[in-house]
Amino acid sequence: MPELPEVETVKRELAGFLIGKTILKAQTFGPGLRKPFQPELTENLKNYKIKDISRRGKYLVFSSSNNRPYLLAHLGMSGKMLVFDRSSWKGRQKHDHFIMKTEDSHVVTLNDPRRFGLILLMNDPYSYPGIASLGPEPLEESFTGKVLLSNLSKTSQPIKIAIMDQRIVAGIGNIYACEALYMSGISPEKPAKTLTPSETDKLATSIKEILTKAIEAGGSTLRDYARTSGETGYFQFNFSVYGKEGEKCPCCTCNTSKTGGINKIRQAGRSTFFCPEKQRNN
DNA sequence: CGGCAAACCTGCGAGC
DNA sequence: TGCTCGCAGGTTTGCC
Repeated sequence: MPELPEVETVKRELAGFLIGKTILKAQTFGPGLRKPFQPELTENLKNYKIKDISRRGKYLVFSSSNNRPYLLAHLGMSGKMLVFDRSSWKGRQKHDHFIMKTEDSHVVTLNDPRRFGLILLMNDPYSYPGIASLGPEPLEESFTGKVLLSNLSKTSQPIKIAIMDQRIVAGIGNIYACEALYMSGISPEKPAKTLTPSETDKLATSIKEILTKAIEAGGSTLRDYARTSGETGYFQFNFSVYGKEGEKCPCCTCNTSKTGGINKIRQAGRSTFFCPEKQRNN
């Protein structure tokens, strides 16, 4: 599920509830997520005072102001973090693997049916391999077409696969890779190292624009993703190509009868949606 | 090292 | 109605 815009949305909402607050109690249920829960996790979160919550790629990093380790979290494919008032909380639900209760009577739950998520205490979270190897943050000013061009020059993989590689640029998953390439008019199958400077300029701009607009819409909900209130995101209504196989290209000038409209292909085991007429610069 | 497939899990919708 | 199959926002591992 969650790509950068969804994780950013969750981060902002959690920050509003949790920064400056103390966790009174944390509990885990079951064996863990993609890694087993650490035996010391719940003990270390007792009276953990949250100083800040930041995001790097699709990871959330919680820091403490009372000398505790950092708490690293990832939502995997199906993870949700929900915040309840204690008075309206209905107790642990199916697939709630982790629950925290705060001094001001909020309950924070991590619900993740597929258990691809991650909760990990670390003294140095930025040494976690998945974070240490991350490429640039696409919404920072330093992320430019030039940087993207340089990072793409090393790989002969198709551009769609390359921009989903977290080492090349952080935070982009299947949805926003498809949408950014559509917006740029670049074929998903074009080898990454063959993009021209003007194409990487366009692609970097498209990535920034699509991610920014998705954050403004609270992210995209297909099935599992939710905001901390349980409300869905809304950006799925703005998709141009994702999940739209056979539909007309939204640019309105492409000849659907010639190309079949939006096509769906398989790349590295993932579905790619694109308009072969608009995105045909192979 | 690069590239690719499979594995990790559960749920859901499609098709029979 | 009920079964099987394929597929789903991600990351990691292991094999050529």
